[in-house]
Amino acid sequence: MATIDDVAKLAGVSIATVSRVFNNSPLVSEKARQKVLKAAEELGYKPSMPARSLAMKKTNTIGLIVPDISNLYYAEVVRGIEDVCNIYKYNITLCNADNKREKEFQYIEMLKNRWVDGIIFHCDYFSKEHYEIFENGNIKVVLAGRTTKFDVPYVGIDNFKAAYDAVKYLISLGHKKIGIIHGPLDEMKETIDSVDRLRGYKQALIDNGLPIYDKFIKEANFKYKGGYNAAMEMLKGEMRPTAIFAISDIMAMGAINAVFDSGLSCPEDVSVMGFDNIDLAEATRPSLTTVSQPMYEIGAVAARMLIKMLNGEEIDEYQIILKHKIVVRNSCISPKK
Amino acid sequence: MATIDDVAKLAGVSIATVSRVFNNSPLVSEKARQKVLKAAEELGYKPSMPARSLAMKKTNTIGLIVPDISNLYYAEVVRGIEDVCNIYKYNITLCNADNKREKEFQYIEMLKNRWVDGIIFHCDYFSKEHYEIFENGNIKVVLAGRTTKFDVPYVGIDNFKAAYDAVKYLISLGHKKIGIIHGPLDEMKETIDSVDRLRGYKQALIDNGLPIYDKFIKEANFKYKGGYNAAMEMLKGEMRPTAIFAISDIMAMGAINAVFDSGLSCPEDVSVMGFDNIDLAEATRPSLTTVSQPMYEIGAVAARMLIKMLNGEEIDEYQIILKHKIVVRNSCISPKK
DNA sequence: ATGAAAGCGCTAACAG
DNA sequence: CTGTTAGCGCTTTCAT
Repeated sequence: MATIDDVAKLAGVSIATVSRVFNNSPLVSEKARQKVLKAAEELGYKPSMPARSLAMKKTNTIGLIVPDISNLYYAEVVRGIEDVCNIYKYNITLCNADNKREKEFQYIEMLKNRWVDGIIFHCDYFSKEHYEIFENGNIKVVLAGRTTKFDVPYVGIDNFKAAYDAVKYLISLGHKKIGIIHGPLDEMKETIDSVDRLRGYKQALIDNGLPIYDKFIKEANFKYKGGYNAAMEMLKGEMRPTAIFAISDIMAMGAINAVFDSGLSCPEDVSVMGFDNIDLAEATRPSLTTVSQPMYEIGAVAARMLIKMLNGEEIDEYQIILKHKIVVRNSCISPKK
Repeated sequence: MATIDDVAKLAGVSIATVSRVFNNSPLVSEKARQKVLKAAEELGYKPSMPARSLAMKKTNTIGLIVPDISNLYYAEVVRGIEDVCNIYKYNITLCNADNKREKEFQYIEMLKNRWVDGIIFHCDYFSKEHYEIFENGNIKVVLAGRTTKFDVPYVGIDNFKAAYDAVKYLISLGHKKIGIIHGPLDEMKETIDSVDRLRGYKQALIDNGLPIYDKFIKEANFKYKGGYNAAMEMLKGEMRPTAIFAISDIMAMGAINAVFDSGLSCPEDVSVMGFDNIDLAEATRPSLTTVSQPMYEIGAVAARMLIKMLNGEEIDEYQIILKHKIVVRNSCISPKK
């Protein structure tokens, strides 16, 4: 590969001039610029990023830590991130940490050693330990798809309110016995999706004078099978819900099939509501009424915010809550009298 | 951030010794090693990758170009890649090129300037132009999920045979009127998924003395809606297939719903077969009989191969065809008499 | 076993 | 406007 020296020699100028040309410095005569460009063209020269990074202490790279890229939700968020990074000429280093603390910390450390300019971080729960690592490491970070009480930039949604709205909608339809299938709760810490959504669910019931039944609250693992099994159990016996709110579309798909396999029909006997609004939500039968979460936008906004931070630009809002909305399709109707 | 100089000074040794310690050179006394380690610990020192990359002309980074990470298929492949890269301490730079040639070339150029050690490349069709760019740029590359006639390492599946086997299975069930929903054909170039699978479909019909009807061959865009529409058209009128082979599970899901919306039932009136075997294939009703493609493994094997190449290890097979298999579920049965 | 010193390819004062 | 030069943080001969 040709280096800056080769170009300088061929163009008959100093390496400083070559550097200037490639950094769009105005301090170069048009003549010199042309000579340099021609020589570079001839040699197929392009500046070496590693060398440039070392000299400028800036890599133009953003580290991306997600639990699992093969999860539809994160894949969509990452797509949003990548698109805006591409616009601003940033690159992405992708890391799958599986929500394991140890892996997360390891990756953060590694990204730091690689001098990434900043990190966009995803996890199920942002702990004090996380906070301290970023703080002490002096690492620029923005949390995506998650809120936190710590003083860290983030962009997410209001999970409490989203669940509250979902349940309120179900109640407005006339449902009084509403079940929920949530995910792992991890000691009920706030800002965990499952915990906040469960709280929203309960509050909506309370605010509408409805009782909370333990039997209608089931935990699953965010997978199809988990949603299926949880719904099956909920549907067993006399006392059963007329509506089930699963806090992910995938689990909701499991719930719909569980309704059918219980000899009931959806939505006639049991309404099912999802969360996320993945592409396939309209492909289920019945198509899924769900809480829409702006996944692509979460990624895009997070990336834009981080890049602004890196450029030292003014930022009006470091903690952004994006709007969710209820997408009404066919899986939820009023209960039979 | 502490540098190698800081450590050397604090440990009372030269930077060469510090370097040796961090590169596990045996040429260091135990005493010196301890001093260095202690000093490094104290300063929180870790070698800077950009500096190291520049000195060694090796970045320990692999470039990854995919059409679209938010596509379930690629997300799964990438997960496989990431997992093995992680084991071998390689990092991944992710690029979404949307199958656009211009974007692909741009990313390849950029990855080259970043001195990535190698590239794992995904695209719908590997052209001569691609070949030449990698060849002339002297870039180590392995194609994932795709075969090619060019002399480039790859790991993929035999799409012709996979489709052939799928249709053969349908025929063995007794079907004689079999439709196919394929993707874009792009001038019928070989090694494009759609083209090869369509060829496999036709050959299977021919080999079994079955006629090929144009009406039973529809193109769609690999999306749910596309599969739905294509199937709807195919099902219109008197002459309709008793089985539909969609070359992606997502399109197959569309086809299943189209069957229902045509007033028919699946699989009783029309069997539907998919391709890929994504997680959700078991969540459809009826659950989807499909051709399973080892997505995670394609990624993992490609990554392992590239890393071997980077290490200069001997490789027995540069062009690997992984096995597909028919996964029988409930969407395909024998046709009614 | 250890250190001095010359790069790796580029940027950024500084001087002219 | 241009060139010289001193780094950026690390690896790697080459002596010792």
